[in-house]
Amino acid sequence: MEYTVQKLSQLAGISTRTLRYYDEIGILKPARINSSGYRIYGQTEINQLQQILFYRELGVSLETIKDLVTSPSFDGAKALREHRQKLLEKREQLDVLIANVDKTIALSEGRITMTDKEKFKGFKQKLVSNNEAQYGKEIRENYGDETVDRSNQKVLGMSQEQYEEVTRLEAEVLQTLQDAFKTDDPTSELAQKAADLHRQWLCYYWDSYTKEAHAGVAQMYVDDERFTAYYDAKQPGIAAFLRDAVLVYTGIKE
Amino acid sequence: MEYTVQKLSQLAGISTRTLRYYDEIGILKPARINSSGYRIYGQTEINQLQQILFYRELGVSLETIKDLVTSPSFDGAKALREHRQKLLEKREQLDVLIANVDKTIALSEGRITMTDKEKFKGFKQKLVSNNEAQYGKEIRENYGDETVDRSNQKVLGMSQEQYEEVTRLEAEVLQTLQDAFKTDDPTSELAQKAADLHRQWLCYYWDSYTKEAHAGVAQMYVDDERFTAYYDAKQPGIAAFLRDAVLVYTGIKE
DNA sequence: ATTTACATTGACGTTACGTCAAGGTGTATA
DNA sequence: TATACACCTTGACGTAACGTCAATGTAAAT
Repeated sequence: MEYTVQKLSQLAGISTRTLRYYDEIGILKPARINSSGYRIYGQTEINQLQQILFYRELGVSLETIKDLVTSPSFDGAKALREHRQKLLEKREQLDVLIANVDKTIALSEGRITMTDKEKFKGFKQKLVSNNEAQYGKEIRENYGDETVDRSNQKVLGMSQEQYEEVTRLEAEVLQTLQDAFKTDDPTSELAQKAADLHRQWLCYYWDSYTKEAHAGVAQMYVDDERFTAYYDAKQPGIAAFLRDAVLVYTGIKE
Repeated sequence: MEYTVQKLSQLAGISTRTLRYYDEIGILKPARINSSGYRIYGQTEINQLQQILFYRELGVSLETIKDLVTSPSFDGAKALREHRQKLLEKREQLDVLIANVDKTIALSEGRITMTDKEKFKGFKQKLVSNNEAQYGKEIRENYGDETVDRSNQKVLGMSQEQYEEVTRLEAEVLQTLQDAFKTDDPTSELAQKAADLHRQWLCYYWDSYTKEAHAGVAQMYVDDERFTAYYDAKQPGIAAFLRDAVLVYTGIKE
């Protein structure tokens, strides 16, 4: 079966403009152009559009979608399975939101009280999944699917107190690291304290701690510019300093 | 508890720019401006922001949200209950999408086949909920909540064949109406056939048919410019002609 | 006393399209 | 055979909901 723009747009429930735009940015090219210059779409394009709309539904940017679907290593079946997983996560997030609405209704009826933080529960989770959509692919490629999944899962499952604790811990790691950096010595007491705090912090995201993994993450902070940017924001060199401190802490050195 | 822009932005998981923008468009004004010109938010604003983010989550435009939350007749508790309902609907839509992904995976493994139409199932439903967000409020006000809810419910619950049938029927109504219009006589056989087709079409959306309700809807087509625009698109006067034909058909005339 | 962190108001940039305008194409009907 | 009329094309400008500077003022910490 072949489709012109309008036919396809009606089938997929999108506008013809959207199809022209997707052609323009090279995310979905028609199978061929007929003698009158009309765009003609075939079976392959139908399937690709389906993939695109799936990702769009998740809030992934078209640029990222383009990278995904036009990548030579793109595995459609694998993408679908990952996609399914994300839809399930989104549904869980929705459940949290619904629970939140229920709670808010109860609140408005004067039956319970809610902290300000609780009021935004469910939105918080959205940050996690956005992060996933943005960086998920690369991180997954480098560090394995299960690690990322389990990490996200733990964050989503955190209680409010746990979430507050991990946030506090994160600030303490940064502060201690800041102070330790002045000693300019990764083996210093302060630097080792920072490494230990960092281990504690990690354990909020990981099921099992190993020295090797800890050292690996510290190395990642230096290798991955996004993490480097995060740690070096206050003081350039902090990421590398943390890595060195962790290498001493774990006793791993090459 | 009082919050500055950054404090509130961190609490809610949004940017400070977003808060400035919401102030700018008058959707969320700070409780007060302190002596240095800083925006200070209080409890009322927290709750209002929560409402705003709830609606934003549903894909409602900020303009519509503004109308909703700044309306003098705005009933927060009622809004929350409606909101809860829509979240439930969204979750059902997600379930359809997930089922669709499952089917697509099975397809890619060669276990089943899928029609092109099926491939976009789940996206279709999105149109329904968008419509809801756009027109839902007004229509609900004029024609009652239950009617709208049940109508949407029926559409969402339709099988593919039913959906195709109702689409075909809709086209037939329009065509017959077109032809009947030329007779310029609402009592003509063609006009009455159009009214009958229209009744059949309606029954796809309604649980129970009554002549009064049918006549009411026909009148609405003339009163509500959006429906008038839809029917009169091909031929001005069609909406009024349909109303007259239905009035004859139902035997209701004042 | 001076960084540092946070606040302000412009003002221009961006994404993912919507919405004309001006014109070519294909088919049904007068 | 003409002529609607629906459908296609490529510009090109408009829009929503912010992101991202720049220039400047203020509060807190060192």
